[in-house]
Amino acid sequence: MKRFVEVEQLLRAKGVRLTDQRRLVVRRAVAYLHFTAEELVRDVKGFDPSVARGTIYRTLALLHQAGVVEKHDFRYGPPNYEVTFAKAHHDHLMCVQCGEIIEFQEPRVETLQQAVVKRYGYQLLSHTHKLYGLCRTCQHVDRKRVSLPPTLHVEEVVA
Amino acid sequence: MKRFVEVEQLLRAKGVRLTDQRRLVVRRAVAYLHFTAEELVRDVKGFDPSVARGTIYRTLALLHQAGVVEKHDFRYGPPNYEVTFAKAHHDHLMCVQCGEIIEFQEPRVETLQQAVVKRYGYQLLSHTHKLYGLCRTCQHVDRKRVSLPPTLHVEEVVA
DNA sequence: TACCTAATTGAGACTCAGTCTCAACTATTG
DNA sequence: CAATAGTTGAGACTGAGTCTCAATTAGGTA
Repeated sequence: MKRFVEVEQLLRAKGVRLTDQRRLVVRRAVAYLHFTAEELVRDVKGFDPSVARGTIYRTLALLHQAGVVEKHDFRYGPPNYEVTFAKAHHDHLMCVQCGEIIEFQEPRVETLQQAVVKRYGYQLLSHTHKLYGLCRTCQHVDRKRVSLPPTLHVEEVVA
Repeated sequence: MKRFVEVEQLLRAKGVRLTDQRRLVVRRAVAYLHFTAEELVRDVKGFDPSVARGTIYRTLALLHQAGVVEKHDFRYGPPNYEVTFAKAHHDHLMCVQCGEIIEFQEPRVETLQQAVVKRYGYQLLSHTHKLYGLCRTCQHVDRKRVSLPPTLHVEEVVA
């Protein structure tokens, strides 16, 4: 079955009223792996310019609340949405030069996270774990030519 | 020696020209552990309202580039700056209810990160690792009363 | 099937955080 | 002390997202 049908069923089960606009937004969103809100706006408006920005943002929020998409901050540019519906948990590795995003799983990190929160008496609800680096290809290009965002080289730089 | 004197020396060593405005911004910034840009703007303007917003943002960027402050996205509200000058590397654990931030060190996570990037042929440059949960106190209050940002319960929720 | 009503929509004003421009000013160099 | 390159203040501007509200519509009900 098409993914968007399943998502629409999920939304309906949550009591969300489906409209033509929402159906279009859902179908366009699940066509992506990662997208920004404004990319989705442009994409949807390409199919039907009469759908309002507000409607697209509202529908995106519904998808978010329903757990269909997750919101990520990859530090470069606006937040990035990922369609995680029926997908296993994973973290991300991003090439800061070409923007490639790799999804990886490392359960041992999760074990250590539990150890950390236990140490402080916390109950863990969620986490953000993102690695930034250079992919094999980009390690061999002249980095001097590239203007990286100024953020990169100072935030949590690995020794 | 006062921290801000050291920071000013560092900036000067980088060829940054020091002005009265910059000195004020630096002194106010290093008085904090964590702060947002707009908090810093209000704080600085409390001492000298004639300092322009633009100047404060520009000086903050200088501090960022010089590695004196790091920029964090804690998902709730605008980015948060942390004065990391002469501080050991650490990650963060945040209580989503009361906002408490704990800095923790877990070198074994870093080891695993190296293993992950090696797996994909990447060269690791930096990372973001933040844990979100409930502190001991907040685990025992009625959570129904609290309106958490809608983001929380869907992003990378731990199973 | 038509009706009812609460939910949703489109349009655009609005907000917030941050950036940019540029003439006026000022710290450093020679 | 003059030259000049860097810095400043003021405010316009931007991007991304939110809000308002009258008009419209989905989906339950008669």
